[in-house]
Amino acid sequence: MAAAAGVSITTVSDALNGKGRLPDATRRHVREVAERLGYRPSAAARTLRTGKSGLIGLTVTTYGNEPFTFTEFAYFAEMARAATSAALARGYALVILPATSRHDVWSNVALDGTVVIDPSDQDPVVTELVRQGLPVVSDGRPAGTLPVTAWVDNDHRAAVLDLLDHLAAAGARRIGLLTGNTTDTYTRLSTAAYLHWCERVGQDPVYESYPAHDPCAGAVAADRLLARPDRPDAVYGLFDPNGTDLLAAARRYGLRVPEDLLLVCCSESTVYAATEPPITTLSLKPRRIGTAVVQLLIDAIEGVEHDGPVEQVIPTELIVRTSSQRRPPRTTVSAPRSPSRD
Amino acid sequence: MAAAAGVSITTVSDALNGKGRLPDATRRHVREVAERLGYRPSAAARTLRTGKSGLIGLTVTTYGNEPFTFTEFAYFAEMARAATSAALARGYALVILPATSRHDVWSNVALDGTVVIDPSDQDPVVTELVRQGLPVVSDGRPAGTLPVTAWVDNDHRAAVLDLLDHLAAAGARRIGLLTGNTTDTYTRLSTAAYLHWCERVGQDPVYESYPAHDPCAGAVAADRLLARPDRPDAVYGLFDPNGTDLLAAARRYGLRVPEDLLLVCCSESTVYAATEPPITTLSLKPRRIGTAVVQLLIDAIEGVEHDGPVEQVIPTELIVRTSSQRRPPRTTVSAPRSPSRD
DNA sequence: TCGCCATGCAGAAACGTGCCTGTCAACGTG
DNA sequence: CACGTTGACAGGCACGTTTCTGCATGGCGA
Repeated sequence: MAAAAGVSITTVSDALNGKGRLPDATRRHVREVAERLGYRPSAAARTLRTGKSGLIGLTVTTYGNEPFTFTEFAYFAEMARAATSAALARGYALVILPATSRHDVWSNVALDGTVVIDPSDQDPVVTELVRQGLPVVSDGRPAGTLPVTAWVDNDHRAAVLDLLDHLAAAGARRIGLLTGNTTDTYTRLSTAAYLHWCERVGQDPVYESYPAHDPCAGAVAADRLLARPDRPDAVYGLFDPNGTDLLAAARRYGLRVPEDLLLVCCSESTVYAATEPPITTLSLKPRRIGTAVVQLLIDAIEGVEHDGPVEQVIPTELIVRTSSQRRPPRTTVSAPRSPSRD
Repeated sequence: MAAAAGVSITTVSDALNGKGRLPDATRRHVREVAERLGYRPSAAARTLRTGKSGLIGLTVTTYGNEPFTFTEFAYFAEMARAATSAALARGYALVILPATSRHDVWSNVALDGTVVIDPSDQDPVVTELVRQGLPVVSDGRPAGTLPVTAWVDNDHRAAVLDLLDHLAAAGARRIGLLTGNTTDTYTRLSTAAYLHWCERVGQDPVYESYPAHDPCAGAVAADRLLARPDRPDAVYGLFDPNGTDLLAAARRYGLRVPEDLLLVCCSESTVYAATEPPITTLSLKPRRIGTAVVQLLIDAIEGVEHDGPVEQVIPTELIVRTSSQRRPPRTTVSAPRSPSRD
């Protein structure tokens, strides 16, 4: 390449990177020759020299061999999409990596930093990355004293309390919970908030838990919950498929929604706007979370100082639909709603 | 590192990579010291030296700034997940890259090869990658003479013809189509198959098309289709949200499904098993496609010879549910179905 | 005319591997 | 004892950048 343009390697580098003291004529000449030859500088060599790869990792916890968390899939998909977008907008590419895998993919990839989803206490991946001096930003408030660079999360406790109040205001007398038996922070915090709320209003907790990564177990658990002798007259489901599962279970037991059973479910899916009846959902705003996480990470990589805190709490949104309104509004043909763009 | 172990750089490299002629004692010693120091070989240097990065790209066409195709989102999410899994299982990591972006992310990432989703004819990304000598495997039969290394696709024509026959057998007299007005191969082939079928059976085509990347336009188009004077008594929707949109539209017009209107929709979503009524779906088997695409790509990267063709056709699956059966079976409480694992 | 500075470019080191070649000792073997 | 053979490592180059330093050249003021 340098030979083809009749200049030195240095001049090529300077011309393409806009550095050095070169007259515009030389710069143009070099660029033109590069264009003609289809020359692309080697990313590997650049990374080796500069120490920056332009790659950030997105680490997901694994159930079995599947690299993604299955249950929060719509959440995760939206979050990953937003993260990818945000990374690309700042010139970075995003690599999805599993927390554990047979091959040691980690050492094959040069990363500038990593996003970690819901890290466990003493997470070995995080501690290793921090030891290497890489910035780590977590989606989900880190448990214990995990030394992450920054984190982003919802206020799950407030969201659940608010939602339960909403159900109570709609006339619910006994609110049930469909939850997971995993130990992740989201499930723990949400369940704890539910129990706290029950204690506060003096209601006996009514809940069923199931392995949230098993797509079949949810329907069974929903059935179990509505089959109980102390059947709730309102249910909150923590996971995305719970809404349709609960609706199906309600139909099997001849329960009308919302007359006999109020329903809310945590989901990012738009299908709940078109179910019969439409189901009220709690959105965790995964797009905002994915964007925020990547922004914080890249800021840390590029040494941008944050005078503010390195914690960000993203507000949740309760999208109220027919399923949680005891006195449903007159149904009209409503115009399709524009999706929110955040 | 070499100094700490008291050996040469060569010995370290050989010890860690299992090469050279070293006694087990030395090998163990080196590995132990590496472990103690937390030493990780530089991925960038290895890539520079060997020319292999262990990274494969997944290129998605973009609508506006969003890096993913919106409409086929469930399809894409599943496909990307399977591709990531398959790559990781063979020691590769997967990077999601947009076909076009402001920053030139492409030249910042050293790729061993790329998967391209539904490339257009004369796709500039593909031709550039091929020029660089990188293997390219496409999801979707490449249009024209695009020089891809291999490709994987469904037989969209056969799938649509089969599905229309199914609807006709269920008693449909006039089948409508809800389709997109984009020029991608999937939409083109499916629409062409529909028109061909209509011609064969002597039915006037009844279809509405809309910009498939716009999540709102689908509901409007569904409404338009059912408002026509020549209202169809069966509809096939090409895109994932069409099922719920059509169901909602049918309710608005007081049409019972499946008594007054038969419904089939191409979707990977499991929610259609729990709608009222459950909707028959055509699955394109994105997991199998994602896996196959990555296997072919890595085979090409590693120089695995294929005696067979470098084209793979993945069979589709029509999941028949109540919405396309004129005489619905007695509804019973059915046990949750295990999801197929392919 | 001479020194001086700005301009325009080239040389060369360094990044950390992988791999090819070289060296040296120990070890049979005729 | 001379000599090939083998084991066990070390030396050194190359990969393709970036960047620091250095060397000409020419214009300009003193």
